[in-house]
Amino acid sequence: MLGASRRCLASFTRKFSTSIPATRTSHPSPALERTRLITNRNAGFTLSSRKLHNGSRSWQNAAVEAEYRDEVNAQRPPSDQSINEANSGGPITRFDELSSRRLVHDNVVRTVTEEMGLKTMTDVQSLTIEEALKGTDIIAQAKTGTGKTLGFLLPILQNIIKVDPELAQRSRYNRSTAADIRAVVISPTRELAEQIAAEARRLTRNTSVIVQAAVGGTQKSQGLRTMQMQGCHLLVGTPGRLNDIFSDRYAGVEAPKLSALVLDEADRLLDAGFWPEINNFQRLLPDPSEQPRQTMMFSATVPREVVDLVQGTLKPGFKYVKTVSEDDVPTVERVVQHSVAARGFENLLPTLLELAERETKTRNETGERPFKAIVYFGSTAEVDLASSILYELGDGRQHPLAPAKFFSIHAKKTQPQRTAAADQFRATRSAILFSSDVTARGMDFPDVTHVIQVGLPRDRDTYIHRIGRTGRAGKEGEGWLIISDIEAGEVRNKLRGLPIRPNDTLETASIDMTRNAKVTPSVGRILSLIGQSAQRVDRGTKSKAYMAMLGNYQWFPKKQHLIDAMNQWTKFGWGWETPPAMSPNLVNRLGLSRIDGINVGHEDRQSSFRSGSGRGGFGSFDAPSPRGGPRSGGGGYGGSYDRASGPRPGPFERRSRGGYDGGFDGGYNRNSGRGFGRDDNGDGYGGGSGRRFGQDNNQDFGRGPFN
DNA sequence: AAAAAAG
Repeated sequence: MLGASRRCLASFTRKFSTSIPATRTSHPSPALERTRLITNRNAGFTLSSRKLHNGSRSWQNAAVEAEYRDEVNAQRPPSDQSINEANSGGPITRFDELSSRRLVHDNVVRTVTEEMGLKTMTDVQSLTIEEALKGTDIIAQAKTGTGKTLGFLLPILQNIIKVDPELAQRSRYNRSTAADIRAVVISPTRELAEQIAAEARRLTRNTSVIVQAAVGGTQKSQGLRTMQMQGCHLLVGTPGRLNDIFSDRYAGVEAPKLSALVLDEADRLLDAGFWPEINNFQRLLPDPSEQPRQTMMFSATVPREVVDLVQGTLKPGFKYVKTVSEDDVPTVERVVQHSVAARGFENLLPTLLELAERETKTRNETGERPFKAIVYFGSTAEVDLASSILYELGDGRQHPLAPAKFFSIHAKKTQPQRTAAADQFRATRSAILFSSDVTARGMDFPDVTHVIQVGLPRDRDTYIHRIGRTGRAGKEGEGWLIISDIEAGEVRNKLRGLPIRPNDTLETASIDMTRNAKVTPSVGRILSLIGQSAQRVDRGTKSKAYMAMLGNYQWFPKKQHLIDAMNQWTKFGWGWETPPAMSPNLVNRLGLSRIDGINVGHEDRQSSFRSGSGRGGFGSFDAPSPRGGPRSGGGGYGGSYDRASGPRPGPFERRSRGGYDGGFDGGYNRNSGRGFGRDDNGDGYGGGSGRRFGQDNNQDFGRGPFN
C-alpha cells in the first residue's frame, strides 16, 4: 500500500515538478500512471500552507505535499488513503457495456451509440461514469475536450431514471413541473451552460427527462414560464440566475427530490468571485441529510482553495477521479505552441495580421482545414479595439483575411450578441473569433485550428484553458502567444514548464516603428493596413483599451517602463499626440502619480499632459514632420473621412446576421458617407504618426521622437 | 482601470 502510494507520488512529482524534493522522483509504471482513483475515507488530509512558486497550485501539488508531510510526521496510517487501479475490476471502456452490464437503460445507451455515434469511452468517461453510477460524490480532474460533460450527464440521467423508470421512455404525457428538479449543473459562463444543456437535450432525446437552462442575460419571466409549462428534471445554469429563480418565492422552482449537483469548472466556481453565490445556492437546496444527493465537481486544475472547500461540499468518502497522461495530450502535446515577442504594443496587431494572413494562405494552398482561430485578449476593451481595427481592414475592398468571417464575444456585450457570436463561430468553417476569457473554458467550437493569445494571460490556468479550445476531438491545432517585449521575461515565470517555443518567423514583430527604417514591401503593407485601419476606429474605443491595459498590467513592476511602452503604442500605433487622459483619482489608484508621461485630466475636456522631461522617455509628443504622408487638415490618411462626431456603432453591431453579410466584398467603403466617427485627435492628422507604408518598394517609415 | 456572474 505504501509502495503504491509512493509510486503514485512519484508520478505526481514527475509530472508536476514543483517544490517536491527531487530525491522522491522515480519512474512509475505506465499502467499506474494511466488512471487512478483515490478514495478519501476520512474526507481528509489537511494541507500545509507552504506556498508553491507563483501561487499556482494544483491539487496534485497539494495532495503530494500533504502526503509527503504525513509520511514525514507519520500522523496518518497508510490505510487511510487507498489507491485502486481503475482496471482492477475490469473497467468499462465501451458505451454498449453499460447496456450489457445493465448499468444504464438501453434506451439511453442507444442514443449515445447510435445517435451520438459514440462507441469507446474516453478516460474521464470510463472512470466517472462507472463511479458516479454508484452515487458516490466525486471530484474529477480532467482536461476539457475529453468528453467530461457526457461523463456526468450520463450517470445523472441514469440515476434519475432509476428513481422514476417511466422517464426512460418518451411519453405523450408530461407530468413534470418546475418543482420537479432532480439534478442541477452549475457552470461559470452562460455559453457553457447553454452548451451543456444542448448536450443534455441530445442525450435525453428519447426519454421523458426535461432539460432546462437558466442563465443571466435572458428574460427571467420567459424562462420561468417555459419551466412552469414544460417542467424540469435537469437544470443547467449560471450561479446568479440559479440563485435568482430558486429564491423567488413566486417562481415555483423547487427541487425537493434533488439527487445530483454538478459543479463544472469547479476551480472557477469555487474561487473568490463565485464562492459566495455557490454557497448561497447550496443553502437554497434541500438539506442533504433529508434529501440525499450526489455532488460532483469537475475541474482541469484543482487549486488549494478548492481542496479546502471540497471538504464542506462533498460527503466524506468522496472519490478523487483523476486521469493523467492521456488527457494531458490534447493541450500539452497535441497542440504545438509558439511564442512571439513583439517589439512594442504597437507591433501586436500587425504581427497578428501577418500570422493570420500567412496561415490562411498556406492552408488554402495545402488544402488543410481552413483557418479558424480564436484570438484572446486580456480585457473586453482590447477585444473591442482589436476586432474593430481588424474588421476595418476591409475598407470597401476585399478583406486581406477573406473568406474568414469575423466575430467577437465578451461579457460586456448583450446576451443576444454573445449567443449569436458563439453560434455563428461554431457553425462557420473559416472564421476569427475575438474573445475575452468568456470562451476560455469548456467551450466546444469545432475545428478551431489556432488559438492566438495576444498579451500575457492573467495566469497559467487561463493559458492552458484557452489552448484547450483547439486540438479537440483528435484534431490538430496550434497555439500562438503574441506578447510585447516588456512582458517577455514573465513568460518564464507564469508559463514555466509549458512546451512553448519562441518563434521568429513573423517579420512584423521586430520592426522598430519609432525609427526610420527600411521595411520589406510585405511588412510595409501590413503596417500600412493596420495603421490606416486604426485611424478609422473611434477615439473612445482606444482610450478604453488603454485604461483596461493599465488595469491589467498592475502586476508589472516597472511602472515608468510600462507607461513609456504604452505611450509609444498610442503614438505609433494610433498616431496620438498625447495618450488618453486619466482622472487624478485613477492615476493615484494605479500607483502612477510619480510616473512621467501620464495625461492627467478628462478625455472630453482640456487635459494637461505631463511631458516627462528629463527622463529620456517621451520627451515630447510634437507632431511629426509631414515627410511620410499626406497631412491635409481635413483629410488625414489619403482619404476624406466623414468626420461626423459621436460614436458610431461598432463594426460588429451593424451587421444584422453575423459574419460579414455583405461586409468585405462590398459595403464599407470609407468614402461612402457611412460615417467613421471623428478623427482621433480632431487634429486632422491621420495615418499613424504621419508615416506611410508603401506597397511598391522599400520605403522609409516611421519617425522616432528622438530624431 | 483589470474574466466572470443577477437586475
